[in-house]
Amino acid sequence: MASLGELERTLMDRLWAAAGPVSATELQRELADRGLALTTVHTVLSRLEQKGFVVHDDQRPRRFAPRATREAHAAELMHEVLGQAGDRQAALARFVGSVDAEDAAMLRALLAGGDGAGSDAAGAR
Amino acid sequence: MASLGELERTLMDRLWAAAGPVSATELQRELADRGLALTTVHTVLSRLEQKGFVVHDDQRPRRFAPRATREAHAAELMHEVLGQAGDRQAALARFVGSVDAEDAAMLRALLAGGDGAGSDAAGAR
DNA sequence: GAGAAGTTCTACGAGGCGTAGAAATGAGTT
DNA sequence: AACTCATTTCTACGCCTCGTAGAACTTCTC
Repeated sequence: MASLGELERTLMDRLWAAAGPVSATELQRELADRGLALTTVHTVLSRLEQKGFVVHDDQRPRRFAPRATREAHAAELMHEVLGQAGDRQAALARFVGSVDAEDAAMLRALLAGGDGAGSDAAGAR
Repeated sequence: MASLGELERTLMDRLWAAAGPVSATELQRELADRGLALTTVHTVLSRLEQKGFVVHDDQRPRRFAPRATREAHAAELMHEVLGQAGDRQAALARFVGSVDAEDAAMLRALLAGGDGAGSDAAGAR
């Protein structure tokens, strides 16, 4: 999966934090501390779009939004990493072995819940 | 965490697949299909070392080995990803929601096992 | 100590990313 | 329609990483 640069990551964070679609101008304003040119924001947004992380509507001041939620994205990455692990069981063991008590409890609850086999249960998007 | 390039990844795979420490020459031989110069292998190995993925002993034909097992590395990455997820619970839910039945069973078994809170239970390296 | 094997140093070209100016496009106003 | 201003797209440049490897230096082995 394509990885993100530092500014790209920052923009994604803003988009994820936003309640809804955001315009380039708004993003520029939010990142005022970095003093970025508006065109810079646009360039990065279009790169994020090429990479499939972002989509925009067709309104006039274009509004951008993340294609997946931050959590869905994280879960995807986790699966991707697990997929490269070779021995899945061993990898899961290491993973589970080093989560804190709270996370472990969450996992137990989530797994106790139901089927577990279903593809993508948790409120898609 | 520093990410890996394509050749770097390939070398790591070889090192992980190997039974023990491996010399640069052996690696070069294993990757004969790519027709790499020995110095190329050395360069990449030293970069991997700088990044903390590989260590070497002090014997004469230096022998290289991965610092962590492939599975430990995967688990580390999974934690790292989870850490950037914002809402851990939601991310874990998405993750668990999309694992197949087999993985789910493994997870249940692993979580049933014991404490879960302990730091790093699974046979540390 | 000479030659071979191994290791480190240095470098170059391609591509990604932060950065942004210039050019093109669209919308509202007169 | 012509003009102006905001928005969007195109193009570019410098830096850094990564694949690649030659050159130089260090160790062994005879």
